[in-house]
Formats: sequence, C-alpha cells, structure tokens
Amino acid sequence: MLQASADIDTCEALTERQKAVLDAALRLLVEEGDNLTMTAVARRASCSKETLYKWFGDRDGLLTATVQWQASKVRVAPVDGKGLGLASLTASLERFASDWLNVISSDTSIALNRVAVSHAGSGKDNLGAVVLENGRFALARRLKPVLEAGRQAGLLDFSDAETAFRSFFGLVARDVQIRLLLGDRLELTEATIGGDAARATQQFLALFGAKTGPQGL
Amino acid sequence: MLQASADIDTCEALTERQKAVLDAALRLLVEEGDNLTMTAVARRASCSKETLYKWFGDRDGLLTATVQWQASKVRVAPVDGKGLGLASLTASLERFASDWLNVISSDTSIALNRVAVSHAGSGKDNLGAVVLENGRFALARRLKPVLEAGRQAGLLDFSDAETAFRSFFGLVARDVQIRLLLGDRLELTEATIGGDAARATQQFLALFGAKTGPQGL
DNA sequence: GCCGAACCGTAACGTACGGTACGCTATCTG
DNA sequence: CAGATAGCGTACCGTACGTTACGGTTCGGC
Repeated sequence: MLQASADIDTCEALTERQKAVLDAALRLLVEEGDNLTMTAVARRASCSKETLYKWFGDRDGLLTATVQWQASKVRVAPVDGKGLGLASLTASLERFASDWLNVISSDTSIALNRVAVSHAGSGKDNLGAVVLENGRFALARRLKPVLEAGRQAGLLDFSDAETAFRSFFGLVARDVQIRLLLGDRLELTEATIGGDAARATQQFLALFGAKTGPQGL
Repeated sequence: MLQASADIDTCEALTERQKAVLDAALRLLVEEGDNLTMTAVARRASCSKETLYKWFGDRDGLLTATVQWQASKVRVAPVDGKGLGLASLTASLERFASDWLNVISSDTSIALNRVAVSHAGSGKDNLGAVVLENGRFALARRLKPVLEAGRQAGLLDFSDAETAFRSFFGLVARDVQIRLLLGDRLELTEATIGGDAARATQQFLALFGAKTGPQGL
C-alpha cells in the first residue's frame, strides 16, 4: 500500500495504471464532490474495488493520493530574476497574479479545496496541509525570489518578504476564492483576469515600490 | 415544518425552545463539524428526533436553520458617517477590519463556512448563499456607506465603491480565511489583529486616499 | 378530573456505503 | 505447458445513520 505522506515525491512511485486511476478519481471528485463512492471510482476507472484498497489502503488514502497527484501536476517553473527592470518586474508580478487567479478559479482547484476544507475539521487534516503546501505556500516560495530580486534592484521597498507577499496575495485574490468555494457564481473570463492581475500589480507597486523622490500626482 | 429560505427573517418565527435546540445544534456543529448525527443533536438538545423532523423537515433543513440562526445573530449596527474627519474615518476602517478578522477567525465562523463549503458542491447551495449573504455581503453593505461618506468628505478617491471595498477586503483578510478553513494553525491574538487592522487601513488609505498635493516621503 | 396536543425517549426499519472474499482471465516466468 | 501473480467483476457483510413509529409524560383548556 502506498504511504500517505505530505511529500509530493510520493507521486513518483506511481505506475501509469495508478496514475490513470487517480485521474479518473480526480474527474469524479470534480463532478461529484466529496460524496463520491469507492464503487463509483472503481467503475469510472474500470478497476476493481479490491485493487483500490490494495493500492491506497482505504477511502482517505485514495483521496489524499488523488489530491497529491493533482498537486504534483501544477508544478510551475520558477522565474529567474536576473537583469530585472521595472518592466520585467511588473510583467512577472502580473503573470503570477494571472496564473494564480486562473488556478483558484479552475474547477479542479475548487473541488480539491472543497474536499480539503470538508476534511479539515475531522481529525487528520492531511488534505488541507497538502492543498495549502502546493497552493498558497508554493506560490509564496516561487514569488519571494522575485520580490527579493526587486528589492536588490532597488525597485521594491519592504522589510519582510512574507508580509509583502501576503499583501500581494490579498490584492490579487481578494474575495474570489471564498466566494467560489461557497458556490457563488462569479464569472472570471480571460479578459477580467488580465485586468485584475494588472490592477493588483499596480496597487502592490504603489504600496511597496521604492520611492524615487516625491511622487507626482 | 419551517420553510428553509435564504431570508433571515425566517428566524423571527422561532420559539424559544426551537432557538435553544438550534443553539445546541450549533455548538455540536462547531465541535464535530459536518459529521454530526441527528441522534447527537437530539441528545444534546434534550429533545426527540421526531421533534427535530417535525420542526425542520430533514437533516438539511436542520442545518440550514442552524446556519440562518447563527447568521441572524451577528447583525451589527451600522456606523453613521456624519462629521467625518480623517481620524474618524481611519478609526472606522480599523474597527471594521478588526471586527472582520475577529469574525472569520472565530470557531463558529470557521465551522459554518466549512459546512457551507462542503455542501456547496452538491446541488442546493443554500448554505453557501446564506453564509455569503450574512458574511462578506453584509460587510460590504455596512462598509460602503462609510466609504461613500469618506469620498463625499474629500478623504477618499475611487470610482467604484465595490472595487474599493474588494481591495480593502483583500488587504484585511489576505490568506487568513482560506488557511483557517484548511486547518492551518494560525494564531490570531487580540494584539496581532489590532496591528493587522491598522496595517490594512494604512495600506488602503495609501491606495485610495485623496491626494492633497505631492506626497512627502 | 378528562381530552387532546405537544413532546420526550427509544426501539425499529431501510439503505447506502466502506471494506472483504471469491471466481475468473490474462500475462509473465521457468 | 504448469504455476504464479496481478487485476477485473461481483457478490457479500457489517455498520452507521437518516427516518419513522410508538408508548409514556406533561400541560393547557373545559
């Protein structure tokens, strides 16, 4: 049986068939939410329940494996911050904001966050930790080098990268994620996401941009 | 049987005994999350299951009634924005921010949001609508008059109150709510909440404060 | 004091679903 | 080709829980 750990590298030990099963489970999770049954997963994946139990131990094991499997797929290449000008910094920030909005508004992200939130209350909050680790904390890890590079280049001014990141996070996400999780119909087209990303970036630069003399009006 | 509507005034038709039952259900919901049983509610409330079903129809009815009951209790008196100076505006904003952080970090809020998120996926998303209506949208309704008054007084500068509110919301909440919902241990003492409220307010004023000439550094 | 309504406590029912056992087929290994 | 192993399909078991039914008790009205 696979060990359910918070480590992402667990997914490297998966055979192709197992990945296919997890993909089926993921699709079912997106469609039906947390109330999916083992029989439904088995039927969708064209495998037997016994195999599910042999591979993943029990229902929670299957769920965590599915979440980890999806989480391992959204790894994004970090950007390098060399030769950083104001234009490239804003471009990087806008890109991060846009990527993040696209992620949290995707069906799979909503489904995964829903099931993780549901399970966070009862005992083993493994799911929540995994989602958080590959979502918000992964974003922080990828964005902080950019912020630090911006500070090194004299473009940004902050004392703590963590608080700067959290402000950026708040300006980008605002109430989007909680509204989507609570089932609010909130249309995010490609265009509005771009606009929101640009707005958040400008606001962030207005707050944390290094002051190069008195600001004009 | 009580009708389960999104209207808050449904709670006015509740007898004292029913309110006591819903309070018991609420406490149990905070303790055990969504996986509470009807027998547990009946035992805790010292009432019979038959009464629960007669009053609330079924399990979902009980849950929605509980959520509406709690939602109806957090009504807060709106502040009036007359004789508004910069000091009183910042005080109001800080107070809103502090109140909001206190709300979303409370056990009952976390529990209610958890159960609402869990139920948002499957069909009738009544719970999510109720939580959203009495949480984020109620806050907006109470805060927007303050923002408008600030604009009337020449202290704030924005084109749309909704977007201004959403930025304020993001600066205040940042990643707090999603982290709490996902089970992240995130200590919010009274002191840190006050500091966060002040920081968010200053950031908001830096973004939306009316520019009265060139800013000093 | 009697009647009906409301309600408590609990026993019972039905079912859905997690988990297991078993028979069968296909593929690999010697 | 014989045996072993992996895995599919399915039937089955146990249990938890939503839902209902029923006997006993309190209480307001006549």
